[in-house]
Amino acid sequence: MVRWKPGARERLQAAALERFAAVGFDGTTVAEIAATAGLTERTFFRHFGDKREVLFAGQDEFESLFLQGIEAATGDDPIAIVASALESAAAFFPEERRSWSRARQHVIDADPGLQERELLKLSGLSGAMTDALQRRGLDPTPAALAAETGVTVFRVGFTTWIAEGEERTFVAILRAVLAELRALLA
Amino acid sequence: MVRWKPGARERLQAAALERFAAVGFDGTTVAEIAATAGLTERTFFRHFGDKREVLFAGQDEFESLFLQGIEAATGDDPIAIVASALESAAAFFPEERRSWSRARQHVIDADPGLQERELLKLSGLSGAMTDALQRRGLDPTPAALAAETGVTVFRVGFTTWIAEGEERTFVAILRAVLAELRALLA
DNA sequence: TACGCTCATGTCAGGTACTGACATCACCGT
DNA sequence: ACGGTGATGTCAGTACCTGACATGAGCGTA
Repeated sequence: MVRWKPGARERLQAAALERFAAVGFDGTTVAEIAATAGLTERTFFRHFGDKREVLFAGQDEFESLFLQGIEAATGDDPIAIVASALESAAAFFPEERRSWSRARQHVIDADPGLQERELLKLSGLSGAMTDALQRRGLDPTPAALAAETGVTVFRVGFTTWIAEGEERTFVAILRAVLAELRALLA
Repeated sequence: MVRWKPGARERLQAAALERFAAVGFDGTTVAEIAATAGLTERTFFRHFGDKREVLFAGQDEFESLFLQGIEAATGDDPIAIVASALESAAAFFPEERRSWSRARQHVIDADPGLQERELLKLSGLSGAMTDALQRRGLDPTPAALAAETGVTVFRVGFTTWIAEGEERTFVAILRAVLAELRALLA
């Protein structure tokens, strides 16, 4: 007799996304999510710091892809390094994940609280990239600008990627957006 | 006999900033803020949508300065238009406000929840600028990129402006940061 | 086998943020 | 004098989140 079914965390995430999509973030209580997953509210809060966080778990791997891309880059041009980071991060968004990403983003776009959390995560990413760029010898301001620019390109690219009818791969879109930004500031 | 003292909203804001600075955002209850202002918790929530919002009131005027700058700009170059918006917005941060801005930012930097709210506000600003740029005839992607870039320059500039020992005016710093970004992407 | 430790989960009590409904009553115009 | 307005108060209730303690299957070890 097993005392608990495995994968509690994953069950909670799946239950949460399903309920949020069905009745909205505000229309769902943590107790409901937990019950759907066969657990209690208290256990939910052991796995996730707060109700919003259930949609943002696994952000660490995402961030480390960016950092790996920075470390793998050659040369000193900040934008080239950021481009390498973007190429690396694109691996986190294969074609199979596109419709799932769309659904998740739809939930986030419907709730300001979730948008806040997403922005905080992206801000953290920007900070981590800034640090990584400084470790490569860039001065603080260029490092911050390059990192913020990288995140901007990511966001614009991501929005494009999950737009209805868009068929290019994520990495192709990222390259196009970066080229567009270069042209803009040339 | 007056039933209520005027300026309830301002008293709440002052009380909140004072308490947050003294014992932190989490260490302060809304009931305490209200009591300090001679009001009740319920009244606090009539003036501010939530506990965090008390630090972000008046953001509308700030945003409209950006939009006025966009409307006042001449020519079609997106970055030139954004530069005009930044020049206009700088008026919101005269020298007298520098140390107050520093104190407020110190409170925000100490609490992730407040950082989230700040990011959401900046995101809203970016969206409003994007719309304004599109109304001037820019295509969506260049408009979004230019707006995001403008906000990035603002953020980097603001951080610089409130740094200890910094003496340049805000507008001078903004010009320098924008020039630096141009050089980076040239 | 028996013992004891670990650790994910459950249970319970409580604090705080936030909301809806209704009451109050100075002020203001008529 | 009188009725409407509107900012505030009061009260009850829900949901988020936390700390403290209990439970018991699984596992290592004697």
